[in-house]
Amino acid sequence: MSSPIKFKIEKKLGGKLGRAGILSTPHGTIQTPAFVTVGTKATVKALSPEQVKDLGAEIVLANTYHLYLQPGDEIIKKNGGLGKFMNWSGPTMTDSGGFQVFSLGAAYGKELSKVTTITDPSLLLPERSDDMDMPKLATVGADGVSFKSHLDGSMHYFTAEKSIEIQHNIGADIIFAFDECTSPVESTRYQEEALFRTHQWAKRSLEYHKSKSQGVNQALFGIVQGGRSEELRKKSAKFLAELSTPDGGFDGFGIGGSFAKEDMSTAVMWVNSVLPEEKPRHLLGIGEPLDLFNGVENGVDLFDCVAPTRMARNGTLYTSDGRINILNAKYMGDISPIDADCGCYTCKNYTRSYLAHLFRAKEMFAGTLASIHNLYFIIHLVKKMRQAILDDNFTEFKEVFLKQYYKGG
RNA sequence: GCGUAGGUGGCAGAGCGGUCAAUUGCAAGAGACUGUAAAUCUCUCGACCUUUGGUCUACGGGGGUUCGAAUCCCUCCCUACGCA
Repeated sequence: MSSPIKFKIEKKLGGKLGRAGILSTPHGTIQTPAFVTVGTKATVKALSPEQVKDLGAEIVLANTYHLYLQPGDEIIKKNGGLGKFMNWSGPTMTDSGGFQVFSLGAAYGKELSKVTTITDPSLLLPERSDDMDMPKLATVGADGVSFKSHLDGSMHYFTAEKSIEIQHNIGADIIFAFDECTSPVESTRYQEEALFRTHQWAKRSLEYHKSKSQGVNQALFGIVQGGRSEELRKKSAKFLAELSTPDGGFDGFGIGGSFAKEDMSTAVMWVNSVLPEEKPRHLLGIGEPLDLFNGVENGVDLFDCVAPTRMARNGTLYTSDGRINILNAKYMGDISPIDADCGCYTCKNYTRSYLAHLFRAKEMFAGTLASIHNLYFIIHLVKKMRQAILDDNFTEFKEVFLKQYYKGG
């Protein structure tokens, strides 16, 4: 059975794992490397699909867990699938709910996030404390994960099959295997246990997916885990790469986990040196400029991240000279655009002063204009990386950009 | 003019003899945010001093009672409402 997607590598980055390619899906093509816009609940917050398209987005990612809870995957199926439901005609993908195992479980109520700065080795050594008394909304079991809905407290149980079934109903072009996203502060023993589970769930996700004829128009990506261990990361990549059914294996791969900053180079490189070159790789949940450069350089084709839109709604905007907080007093009378080098709708038509006013006045349009800018900035940054690979000047581009972006600190 | 209720930090508004430099909200200043529990969250917010700490000036003005007053008394000024 042939894959619903096709991936063609156009050019490789000399001496590195990076590459530029074209990914074809049932709803259009994506020029990679590419940044995937996050629209968790079947909407890119604060933006219309037209705005999302106009700012350069090629593909949107929604979330299985959120859409299952609200409005329910059957409703989306009844609407003709995710794309039709949200009026986005381009490619789509859904995350499996695996990240919610982390964000509503181990990370719930803690200072843990997707990229952590915890570097104290003592925090990495101890066995995982079985903190049953810590409140959380997700509990991992051998067979699946119990979720307590953050919306109404009701209990829900996700298994690999359940996640895939929901994702079939949602109907995105690319779907992900159910996985357990672990924190880098977990012990090696826990990482091994979690990886074993993730691999079992990957196998079951793939088998269930292939068993449903409905799934043929959807590509399934397996998700590599393994924490910060080179051994586990490579083992995971190998396992998933070799995993197959009579109808084939995974169509591509996600690289998951909660990372430390340096893992963007090391862990990603380990994984991508093992994964089959001819299949696309998606680095899940990563999207800060430095991380994007390191990901692309080490062979990542797709990224998704809430940072551009969340930061935007909170008043933090990307510029070539680094991030600015538009709420700072100094921008109230600043009549320059957010970024003089930016070609987005917001920068072409509005001043920092206006944005500062909208944010202070808590006007809804603030989130819209800021989201347009941040998404444009990040999406086009990755587009520029792609072009730089094609033009054989990636390394120079990276150096020049980062030097200016981080020169302040 | 009489009566009543009030005058507290940028604003609103608690406190009603010591634990008050003063609850809380807003505003303001700054920070965080990486497969979205997020248009959210955290910190600061009288002045000065190097600190867990200390010193000073503060609850309309002035005076008093008291060991001690934003809190009680007197007086003046001002505000709102009611009656003339």
